[in-house]
Amino acid sequence: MGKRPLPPLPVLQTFCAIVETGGFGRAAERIGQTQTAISHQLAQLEGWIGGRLFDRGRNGARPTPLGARLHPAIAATISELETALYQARASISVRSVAVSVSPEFSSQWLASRLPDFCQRHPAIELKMAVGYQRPDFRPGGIDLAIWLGHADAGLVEEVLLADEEFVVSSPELSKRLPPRNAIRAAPLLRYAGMSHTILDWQRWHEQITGGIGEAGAHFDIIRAVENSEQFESFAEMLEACREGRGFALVRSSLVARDIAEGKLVRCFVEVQPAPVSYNLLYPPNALENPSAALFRNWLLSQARSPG
Amino acid sequence: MGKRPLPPLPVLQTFCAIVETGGFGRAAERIGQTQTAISHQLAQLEGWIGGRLFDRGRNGARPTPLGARLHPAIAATISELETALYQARASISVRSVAVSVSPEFSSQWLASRLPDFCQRHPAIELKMAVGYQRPDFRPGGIDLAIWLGHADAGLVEEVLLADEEFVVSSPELSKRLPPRNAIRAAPLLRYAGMSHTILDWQRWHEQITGGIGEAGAHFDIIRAVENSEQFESFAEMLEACREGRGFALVRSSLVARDIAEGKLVRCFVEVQPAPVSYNLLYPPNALENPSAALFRNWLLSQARSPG
DNA sequence: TCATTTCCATGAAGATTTTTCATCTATCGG
DNA sequence: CCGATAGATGAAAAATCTTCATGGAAATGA
Repeated sequence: MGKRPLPPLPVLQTFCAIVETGGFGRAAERIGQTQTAISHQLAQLEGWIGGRLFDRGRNGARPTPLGARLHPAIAATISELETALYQARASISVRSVAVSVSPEFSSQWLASRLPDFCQRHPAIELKMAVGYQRPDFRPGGIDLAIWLGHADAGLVEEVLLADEEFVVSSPELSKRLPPRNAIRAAPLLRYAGMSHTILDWQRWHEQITGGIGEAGAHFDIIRAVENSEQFESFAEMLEACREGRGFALVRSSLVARDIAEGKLVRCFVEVQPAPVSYNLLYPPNALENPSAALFRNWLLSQARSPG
Repeated sequence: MGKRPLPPLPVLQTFCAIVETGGFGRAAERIGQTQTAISHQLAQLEGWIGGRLFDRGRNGARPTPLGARLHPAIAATISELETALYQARASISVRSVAVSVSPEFSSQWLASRLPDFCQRHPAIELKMAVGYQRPDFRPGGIDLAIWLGHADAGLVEEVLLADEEFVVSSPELSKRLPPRNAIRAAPLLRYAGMSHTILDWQRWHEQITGGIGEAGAHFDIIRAVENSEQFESFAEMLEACREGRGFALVRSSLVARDIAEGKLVRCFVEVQPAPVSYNLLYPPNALENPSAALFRNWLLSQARSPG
C-alpha cells in the first residue's frame, strides 16, 4: 500500500484538471504535458488511494463518486495553499497588478466586489484599465485581462464566469407583451460598447429564429436596432431598460442583481440562451508576479462563490 | 524568479517541521532525513518566495515575521489535504483503528470529544483499549497510543498536548490555606494509576522545594501521601478533590473544564509548573491504515483547537 | 584569545522520481 | 470490419531530491 506520506502536489493538480476538463487529453493540454504523463500521475494517485477515481469512457473520464467527493476538498485546499504562498511572495516583491476590463463588466460585476480584495490585500496596488482597448501584455503593461471572447494564441485562457446571453426587460413591459411578435413591441436597446450591439442583436435573432417559430421571422432586426437611441454606456442602457423603455441583450452576470431584485426579467424564456463566458486572459509568465497570482485566485474564488 | 507553479509538498512539510522543532537538525531528525536535505529544501522555498523565512542563530532557526505568518496557513492546509486523502483511502479499505489510552485521559479529555469523530467518520470502527497495559503495536494490535512518557525506540512520537503538571484543590480549601506550609493542611490525594502517584508527589515536592522557600522543607511527603486514602481511579480522586477533601496533583488538560467552571483552582501558583506532555505514539507504518491516519489528524486538530 | 562545539551552507555525485516516446488495447459509429 | 477516439503500458530520457564530504560563522569556556 501507499508507502509515501502524501501524493505530490502536481498529481493533485492533475486530478483537478481531469475533473474540470473531463478527460485525460484535455487535462494534458491544459497543464502542458502529454496524455501519458497524466495517465501515469493518475495511476499514482489511484494507487495511493487504493481505488478508482474515474470511470474511463469513450468521451473522456467521469469521476467516480469517490473522485467527485474528493475534488472539492482538493481544489479548495490547493487554492488556499496557492493564496498563502503567493501572498507571502507578494509581501516582499512586486506589489501591483494591472488589470484590463470592459466598462460594463467593471460596473456591473467587479466594482461591488473589489473592496473585498482591497481589504484582504491592502498592500497591493491595483491598476484598472477600464475600456475596450486591446490589452498590451508586454512587461510594464497589463498583467491580466477579463475578456468576453477567446484569447490570442500564446495566452493562457481560464473561464471566469460561464455566462449566458439573453434578453431582459422591465417586469411591466414584459407583462404587456403581445403573445407573438413581442420583439416588435418595444425598442431594442443598444450602447456604445466594444462588441457591436447591432451585430449582437442580429446574431441573437438568427440564432433564435427557429426557437420562437415564425414569431420573429421576416423582421428587419438591423433596422430595428439602428432606429433605437444609442446609449453612451451599458449602465445607461440598463437604466433605460429598467424604466421599461425597451429590450436589452445582456449577459447573466451583468444583471444578476437586477434580476434578483425583480427590477428586470428575462424575456423570450422559451429561447435557449446562448452560452458566452467571461474569460481571464494572461501571458504564461504573468503569474510570476505574485500580486497578479493573488488577484487571479481571488477572482476565481469570487466567481465560484454566490453573490 | 520562481518558475515552478508551486513548491513541492515535502518542502512545505519541512518548513512546518522547522518551525515546530525550532531547528534544521531537529527537523531533519523528525522527518528522517539529513540536515543537508532540510537546508536545500528550505533554500528552495525561500528562493521561490524570494525572502528569508528563518533567522538562523546559535540555537536553531527562529521564523521571521513572514515565516511566522506563513506557518499556520501552510500547516492547516496540509492537514486538510491529509484528511481529505486519508478519508478517501479509508472509504475503500481498512475501516477500524485501535487506540490505547489511559483511563484518566479517556474520561477527562477524550470522552467528550469522541462523538465529534464518530460523527465525522461514521464508517470507521474505533477500538479503544483503556488501561495501563503497555500497548502491543504488532499487526492486529494497537495502531496508536496516547501516552504520558516517551516512546520506545523505533516508535514515532508526536506531542499531542503540551501540558503542565500542578496541584489543585477546591476553591474553599484554597481560601482556607495557611500562609505557609499549606501543604501540611490537607491530605495529598492519590489514585491507583499507572504512574505511581507517590513518586509523582515526591518528584513534585523535590522540584518545588526551592520555589516555595522553606515552606515545605523537611516535610516527609512520602509518608503524607501514604497516609491518605487511595482512590480507585483518577475520576474518583478528582471528585474528592472537588469536595475539598485534599490536594490533587494533575495535568492541565485533565482538569481544564473543572478549572474553567471554577470547581477547582490551582494551588501553589508561585511554583513553576512542570512541563509534561501527552504524546501520540505509533510505529512508523501505522499511518498506512488510513483510518489510523484520520484519527491521528483528528486528534491533533482537537488538541490545537480550544475547548 | 583560542580551541571547541553547535548549527547551518554549499557543491558535486548518487539515487529517485517524473515525463516522454513509441506502441498497444478497448470501444463506438458507420 | 474499418477507422477514430480515449486511455494504458513499459523502457528510456530528463529532471529533481538526497546524501556525502566539507566549509564557515557564532557562541561557549578555559
